Amino acid sequence: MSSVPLTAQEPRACRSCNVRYSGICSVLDAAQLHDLARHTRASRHQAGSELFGEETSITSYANVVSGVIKLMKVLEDGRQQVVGLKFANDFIGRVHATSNTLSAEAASDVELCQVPRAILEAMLEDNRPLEQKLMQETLRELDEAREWMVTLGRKSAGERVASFLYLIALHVRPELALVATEVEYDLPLTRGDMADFLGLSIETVSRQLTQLRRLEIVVIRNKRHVTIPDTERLRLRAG
Amino acid sequence: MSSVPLTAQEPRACRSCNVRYSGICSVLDAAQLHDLARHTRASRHQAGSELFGEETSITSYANVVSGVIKLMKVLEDGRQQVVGLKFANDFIGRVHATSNTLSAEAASDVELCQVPRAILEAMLEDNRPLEQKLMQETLRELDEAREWMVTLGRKSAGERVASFLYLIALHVRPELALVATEVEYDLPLTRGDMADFLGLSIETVSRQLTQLRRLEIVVIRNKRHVTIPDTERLRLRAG
DNA sequence: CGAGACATTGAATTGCCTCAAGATTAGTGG
DNA sequence: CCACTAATCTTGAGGCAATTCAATGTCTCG
Repeated sequence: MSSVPLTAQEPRACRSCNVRYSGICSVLDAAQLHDLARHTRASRHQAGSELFGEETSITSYANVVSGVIKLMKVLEDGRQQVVGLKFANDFIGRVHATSNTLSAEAASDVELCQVPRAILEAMLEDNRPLEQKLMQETLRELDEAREWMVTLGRKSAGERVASFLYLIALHVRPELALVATEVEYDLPLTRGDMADFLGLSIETVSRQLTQLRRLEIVVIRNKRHVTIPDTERLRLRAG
Repeated sequence: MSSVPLTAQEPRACRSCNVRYSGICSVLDAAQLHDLARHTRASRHQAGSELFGEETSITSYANVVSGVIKLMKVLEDGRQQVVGLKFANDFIGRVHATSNTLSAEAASDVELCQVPRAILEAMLEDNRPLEQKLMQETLRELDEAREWMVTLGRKSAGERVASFLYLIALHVRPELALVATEVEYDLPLTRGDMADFLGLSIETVSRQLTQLRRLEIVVIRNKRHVTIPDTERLRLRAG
């Protein structure tokens, strides 16, 4: 088993999922990947299905191969808040935790690459780079959560919707943070999900979208397809 | 240098800070603590002073010895949001990050136990328990952040203020999560800071506090001193 | 083509904010 | 020790943004 030269930047093929990505597996060498692939399992979930519930025990970790996952918290009276979104290549799971503190639901059709809990934790034992990679990912999640706290606590409805559109645009074109361009994508969330993420009502989300359309900051076709002619204008709108 | 028997639960004395605590140092043995103590430095900061700014470089990590620290994010137009609070024994800093993504400000007078960046990172290299402890702490922070996202996104002003009072009560009496009792403490934040944490205006915070007082869920003396006769009633009010 | 889910729009209401005025507290110097 | 000041907090009145309730419109899939 010869190991290949490794740079964290370069996406690599995960044998078990048959996709190239730059997630957790980017810190594994060929031998480790091969080893891991013997235990991974691909799974598919259709939009709306629950992946795991709040307070349930954790049986496996997963990498998102495709699709978008909502991490949600629900209050007793039914009010709910999306506290995070997981996209392709994102890692799902809480290392060394025994139970979940939130639920996960497929926002779109989703493909996962699942690893049994014990396997990944065993790998972590003698793999510092992997452990550090997970730490970095966790810190990034923390950053995102705090960034979103500002949005929820201090931004107006219009700014929140613009922030969301910009967030998705950044995922479609990461280099956007540096250069403003035109971006085009399909919204991964329904109006209802957007509302739960933004802390707004469905109606307010809808109204703010039409407002952004009137200002020609976005063009929306078929409810879902979005074109942003000038991402810089959108960013300014996001507060 | 003989090492002492170690349990993670038992608080231990940190030589450099002269306090007993259960933070990061709880995973270090006597020899390691002694070694660390040669590099730590106690520092004091008065209420309102900035500990570090957004986008500044990180030169040292710290443990909070006493007092409360606000982690803040500020928008260009001046709106600000407190995205986290740090209490005694909490760890401050982003391991392996080069710059801060938020600013930290002393909410009350604060004592820190500071460790130079390089020292802690060197310790991490050959100390798995310490690294894992930091991972756990980070996951706890993430949980707290997400919990607060629900508060910011979905709770009413009254519920938010109640949530805050309950949060502080839990810090004063951690066992409260299990048994409801009477709790009494001094608010660590001004009305303005509370407003920034809760995503409300100062006036709304004030009004909601008087509302809670009218309902006899809290008794407030001298603006700052709070007594909660029945924490269970408060918890229900928090949504 | 029709049914059901999803989305938009309008009208009325409510909750929080803003602006403005007092009240309380803490700190200062006579 | 007390008056005086500045800072912090409380309270009220009015306005506005977002919600709720209700109806209509649009897309998707059998």
